[in-house]
Amino acid sequence: MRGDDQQRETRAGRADGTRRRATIHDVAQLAGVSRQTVSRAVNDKGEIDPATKERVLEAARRLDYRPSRFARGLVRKGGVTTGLVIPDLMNPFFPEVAAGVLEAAEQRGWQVVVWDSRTDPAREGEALDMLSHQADAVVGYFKNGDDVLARHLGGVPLVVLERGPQQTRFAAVGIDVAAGMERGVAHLVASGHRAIGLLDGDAESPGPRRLAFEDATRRHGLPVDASWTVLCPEHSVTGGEAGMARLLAERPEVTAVVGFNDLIAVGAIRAARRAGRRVPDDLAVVGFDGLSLGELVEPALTTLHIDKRRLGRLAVEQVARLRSGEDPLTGPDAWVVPELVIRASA
Amino acid sequence: MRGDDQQRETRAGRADGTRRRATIHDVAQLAGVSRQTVSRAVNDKGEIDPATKERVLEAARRLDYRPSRFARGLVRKGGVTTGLVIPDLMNPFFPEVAAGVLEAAEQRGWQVVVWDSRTDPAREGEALDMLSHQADAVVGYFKNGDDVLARHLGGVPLVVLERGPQQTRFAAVGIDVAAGMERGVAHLVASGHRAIGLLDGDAESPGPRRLAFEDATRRHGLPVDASWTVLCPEHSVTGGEAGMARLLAERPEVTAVVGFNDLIAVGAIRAARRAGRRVPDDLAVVGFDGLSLGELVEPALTTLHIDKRRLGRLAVEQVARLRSGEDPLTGPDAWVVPELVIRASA
DNA sequence: TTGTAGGCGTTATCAT
DNA sequence: ATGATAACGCCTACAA
Repeated sequence: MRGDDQQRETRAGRADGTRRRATIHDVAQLAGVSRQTVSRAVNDKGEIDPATKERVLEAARRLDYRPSRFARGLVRKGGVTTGLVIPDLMNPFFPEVAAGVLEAAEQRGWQVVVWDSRTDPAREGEALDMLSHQADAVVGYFKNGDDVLARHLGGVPLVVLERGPQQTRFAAVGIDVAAGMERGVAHLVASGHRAIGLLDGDAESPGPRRLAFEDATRRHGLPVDASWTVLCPEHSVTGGEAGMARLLAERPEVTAVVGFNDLIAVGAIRAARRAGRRVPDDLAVVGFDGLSLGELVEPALTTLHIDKRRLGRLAVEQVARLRSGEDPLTGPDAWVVPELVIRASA
Repeated sequence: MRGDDQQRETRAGRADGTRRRATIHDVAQLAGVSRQTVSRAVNDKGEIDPATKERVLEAARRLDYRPSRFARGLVRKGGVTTGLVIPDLMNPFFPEVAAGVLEAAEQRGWQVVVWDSRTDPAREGEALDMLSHQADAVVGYFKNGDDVLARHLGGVPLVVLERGPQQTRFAAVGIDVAAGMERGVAHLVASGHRAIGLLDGDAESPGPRRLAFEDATRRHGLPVDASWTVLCPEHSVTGGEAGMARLLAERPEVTAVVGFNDLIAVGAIRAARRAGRRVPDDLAVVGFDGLSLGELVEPALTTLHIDKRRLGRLAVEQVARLRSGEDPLTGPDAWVVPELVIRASA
């Protein structure tokens, strides 16, 4: 034992019981070789005597040695990590987007660290504070405005999901809500409906769905009136039930509704039936998502199907462009267009 | 410009177009201060002239400087990262477990990097290869045996989900399948059923569900026979439909089934109805999961509800114990016991 | 208020 | 086959 080794903490532990993680130095010492030799053994490079290699590995095992990913990343230009911020893992929509992100990230050899913001602006900020330090880029859904996001981002590239390119200064991947809504409303109108309601979910006064809905209904010559829209703050089946009940109370003459998402639409079906209306005969319901859950309920849900995996993959592609200095995709290339899937509910 | 600076690559870029990321050194140079001063400005410590600070931050902005998480982690004993390996993000069971993991991890200030193995043993291996380098611990679902896992793990602590403590040498968080199955079978028997089938999902010959099922049926004096079990390799609604069809063909006298999970059980309901049987009158169906989806189908699914979030939280707790040198929880403390939730399907 | 020196744990390069 | 030395980018002392 040499002098400077006594100054080091001993591997055995320290006062508080937590023991320092073994370093390459400790292993080298125990095996009686240089750090370089340990490195060679651990990363099994050639140029090392099988005997010493075994001795080193044994020492490493005894000390439970694992290379520090930080030190390694420092010298070996570590891999890419991207952050993913999801508002609600319980809504089947988001796991599917996440699957797309994971898939695309994996193909590039990137890692993805996930945060669930639970649709809480404050938690969004915390997530970004964390991720801006640990990730090379972030993609996700956010309620906060651009300025707030930028503040928490500290320069880390961001790709926002589900916001029109006009509505943000960040790179974005969006849904063509207008096109989707038009398809949905057109289908209802073609089925003879003239009294169509919207179960919206956007808190900020007229959100994209609402605007698109009113455009579409106007275009089809229907009366446009705020009372045809009710807000469902909770984007869930329960939220949809509550919303539908309110709409039924305010606009008993309604014969069709489109939901902010499939969960809300399913809630609408349930509330309508509970109120004694048959679906689709007395009330037609159209969802907006294309969850596979929609095929399971009764009647099966007609919906504007969104390719959620593609959404996720596109987001990763945007990140890649950002990183390589290319311009991010914009316009139709960065949108996903909902497809009308007609089932029994409308 | 001094000599050794000319040797450095210039910040502007290099031959291949990719430009080197700016370091603290570059910023210091551009701002005409020492690296230490840059550090102070960036981490806004006090002890710095507001004017210089602004100058430094401006330089940092111009160079798009962001501190290297590796260098920083090296010196500041970086945060904990745990890996999470999920077999199938499309099965609503797993996002909920993931939510529990994320929740618990966040409370400890840990990050979670997620991999989707798609139930593919080969991909499991790749995920572990990656994670063993980048994560401080791993939790997840695995098909591979302990030995294979250990090989890919390189000493990184592992917590396996949904495996009995006896079946693995790793720390585990399990489901008390025996208790759950007993409750399910008891309920069916109490309802008068004597011809009960199992739609299993475990490929390895008699998996836990199967064993527990046969124990329970035997205990209740029913005939135990392999022909009452059919395998559903695909843990999905489709898989359940196929399995139920086969069981109906082989054992037409069946009056009740319990599914490997809720998705399979829902498939069973659909297949049974398609075959002209009423549920629950002609065929009672019990699921095993407690997905919220089960409340939405018709008839609503009776199921053995598992607290999935708790599963995830427990897994993180196990990781914490592993890291602190404590013994991991074992026995009932590391299990989640399914609760029978009776709805219309049985 | 600012700068200098040293070390964090690892790998690459060049000797030996 | 092995070892010495110098990075990697940042931060915490300590000195000026």
